Amino acid sequence: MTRYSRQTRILVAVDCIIFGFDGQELKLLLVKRHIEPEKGNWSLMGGFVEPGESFECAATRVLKKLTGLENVYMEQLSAFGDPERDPIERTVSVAYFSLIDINKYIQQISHEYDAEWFPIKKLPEVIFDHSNMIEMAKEKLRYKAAFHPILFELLPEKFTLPQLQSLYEGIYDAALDKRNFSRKILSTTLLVKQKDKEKETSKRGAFYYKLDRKKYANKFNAFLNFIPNPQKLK
Amino acid sequence: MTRYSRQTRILVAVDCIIFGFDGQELKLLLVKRHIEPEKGNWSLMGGFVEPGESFECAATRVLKKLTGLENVYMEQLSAFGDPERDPIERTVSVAYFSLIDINKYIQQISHEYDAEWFPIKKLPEVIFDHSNMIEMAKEKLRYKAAFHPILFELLPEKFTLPQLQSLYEGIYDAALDKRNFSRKILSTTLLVKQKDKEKETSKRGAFYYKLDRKKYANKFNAFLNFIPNPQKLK
DNA sequence: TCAAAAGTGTTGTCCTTACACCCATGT
DNA sequence: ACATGGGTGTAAGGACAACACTTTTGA
Repeated sequence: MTRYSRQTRILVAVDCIIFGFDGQELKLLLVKRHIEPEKGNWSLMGGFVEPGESFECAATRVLKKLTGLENVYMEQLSAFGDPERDPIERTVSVAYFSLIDINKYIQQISHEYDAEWFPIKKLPEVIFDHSNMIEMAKEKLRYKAAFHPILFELLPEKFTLPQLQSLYEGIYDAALDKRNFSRKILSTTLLVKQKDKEKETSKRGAFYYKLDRKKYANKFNAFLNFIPNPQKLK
Repeated sequence: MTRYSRQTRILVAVDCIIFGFDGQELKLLLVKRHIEPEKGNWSLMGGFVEPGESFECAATRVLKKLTGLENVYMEQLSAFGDPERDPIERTVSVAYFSLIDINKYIQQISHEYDAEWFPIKKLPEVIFDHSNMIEMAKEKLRYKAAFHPILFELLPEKFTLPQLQSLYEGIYDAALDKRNFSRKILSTTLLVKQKDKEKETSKRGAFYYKLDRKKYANKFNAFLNFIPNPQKLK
């Protein structure tokens, strides 16, 4: 016996939900679909899973092709299997979401793909069930970031506390008290204060911090509770 | 165009991780595999996804076939896609975990399948990557139950506080203070005290409680924080 | 000198924990 | 009467939220 006979084989794809943060707001990277159906419409970047390739491989490959980036935060969101989700032919999709430093992303590559960053609050229409995927990814990001220090993945190596705070405020649509915020963040001892300041956005300048990568790896699973009223989240 | 040409189609299956609680310990329902390869070895209950059937449908169908149960708690765990996970032919699997009231489970049906409940701490060897799936499911259950009141799904309609407490203690391998436990649980106002008592396990008897189903549905997403040291969890 | 953003401490409240004794009943 | 598990209250400590003023410096 070398095959399971009489069973239906199905197309399997991966789709990547790619988050970035430009210092102001949370953004999502979308591409213009280059094949029919829905050619020319906005879509998550995706691709079929190839023979001999795991989901992680496929998603990593797809992400790299679009952004030029490797070794970024990526996590399986969910598998989507509605029989009608692709009108051409049944295709199941395993969705992954990634958090990338938007500055490292290579503009040139994405031009080849007709890619564009959209503010998470002003997304265009997207094909198939992609808006459903995106909704789930946003929810999961909010959920996870409430207890795990994953938002650092969206920032450059050096960042300031006000930048970090505005990232949290953006994601939770909430105003945070900067005294409480900095006390809570610094109490994790995950951040190392630098000697230099960021002086673009204010006259006085704000000190840079770096992640303590070692502690970060160890403490990743620590629950943080950054958010005032987590009751509202799923 | 009616098909995506030149792409590989793959077998897609679902596997169910079925948890139950017998009043003493957490258990898992396994079946003896009835097809080659690994015929006769212990396995999660699974099945191929059929044409026109979503993952949820497939998982529900598989669960019902084995337990006779419908409308039970079920959640997608993850998709597993290692190309080598099934030695016969590449098969991706979407795993679902379920929490069922072990008393409602119909003994007779499971006999047809050679099914057996195993204590979660004394599992036999299982086929393929099923032990990996089980590990992930245990972790996810611990994670989720720390913040959401899902463990009620494992209990019968009427249950006592000591029963509930021993369920939490079993899942977290921790001794809990019964005064603090009952205060915390009752403060959710999710439980309604009954007039009758359970008198099997003690002379004095313990009052039964029922879930307030309405509040339960509303408050499901409330964070509960039942566990003393959530730092240890993933 | 003024405007704009950075930085810093204290207090009250509430939640969490630790802890010990009495109760009801079957044998 | 005693053994077994069920049920209850309080006090201390820690975490969190609310809150306002001073600093720096470029224009």
